[in-house]
Amino acid sequence: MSTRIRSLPVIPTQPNVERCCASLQVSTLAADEAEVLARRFAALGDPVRLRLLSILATSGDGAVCACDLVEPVGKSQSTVSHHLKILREAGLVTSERRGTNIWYAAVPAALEVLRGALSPVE
Amino acid sequence: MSTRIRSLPVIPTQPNVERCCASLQVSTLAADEAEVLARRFAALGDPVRLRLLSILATSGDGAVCACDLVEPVGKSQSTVSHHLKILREAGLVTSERRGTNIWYAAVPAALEVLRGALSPVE
DNA sequence: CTCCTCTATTGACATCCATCGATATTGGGT
DNA sequence: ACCCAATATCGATGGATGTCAATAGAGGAG
Repeated sequence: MSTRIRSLPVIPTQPNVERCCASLQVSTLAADEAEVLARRFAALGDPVRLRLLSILATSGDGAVCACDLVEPVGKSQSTVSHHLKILREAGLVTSERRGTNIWYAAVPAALEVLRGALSPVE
Repeated sequence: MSTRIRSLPVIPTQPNVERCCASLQVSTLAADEAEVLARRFAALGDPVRLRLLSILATSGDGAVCACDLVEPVGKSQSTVSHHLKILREAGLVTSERRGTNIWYAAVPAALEVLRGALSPVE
């Protein structure tokens, strides 16, 4: 919650997202490709992170203040910060500082890459 | 490897797969939905399991003998069995006994459910 | 009935991970 | 300069997880 100033709900700059691997269902995954993909899927393998990502992805403004992410998931501030870090390192989320606050946004292209890995074609 | 008898490469019966959750990007995930989804994504969060799944999904015959899954991933037989169990419990894989051997197959509908959870629409 | 093969399970171990409280850091306001 | 709010980081801890060797169980072959 907090008394954040919903100043400009601008979407943080979206990073470039590289595809990394072909689809699981098209060609057999090499060991190093599997390593990269697994790391990304593992980032989705926690209910708290999934909820955080869902909140970000469904935010109409495209970005949400970190201060508004703690209460909805019911975990401590440090725990939420930890999960946001993992999501960020997996490339699923971007952050941008605005004054005291830090705004987070989902990276749709990263989700698209994971969808591609599960796709039956291409 | 082993001296398996490639008898009938029939695809094991595919189980019913329920969708469980709406897309991440459409409505905010409830805690219990996130729990279910996270368990499935976590099953993809290991490189050995991704490779096993990939081998199964790209198998022309639709099913692969467990005996042929050990060598390709370079882990012990018990470790491979462990990972196959996790994939099976996550509903991503089915198994069927044929004599001494057990044949595994991917469950495309389960991957489709996960794709749906990452989808920007619906 | 008795081997032998294939698969699953058990037990042990080391590592990773989620979580929290406490502390550091950063930036704004007065 | 000082204080306060917002985030990140640190340290500790309990629990989950990946891995293996060893063992158990299930089925065919003889």
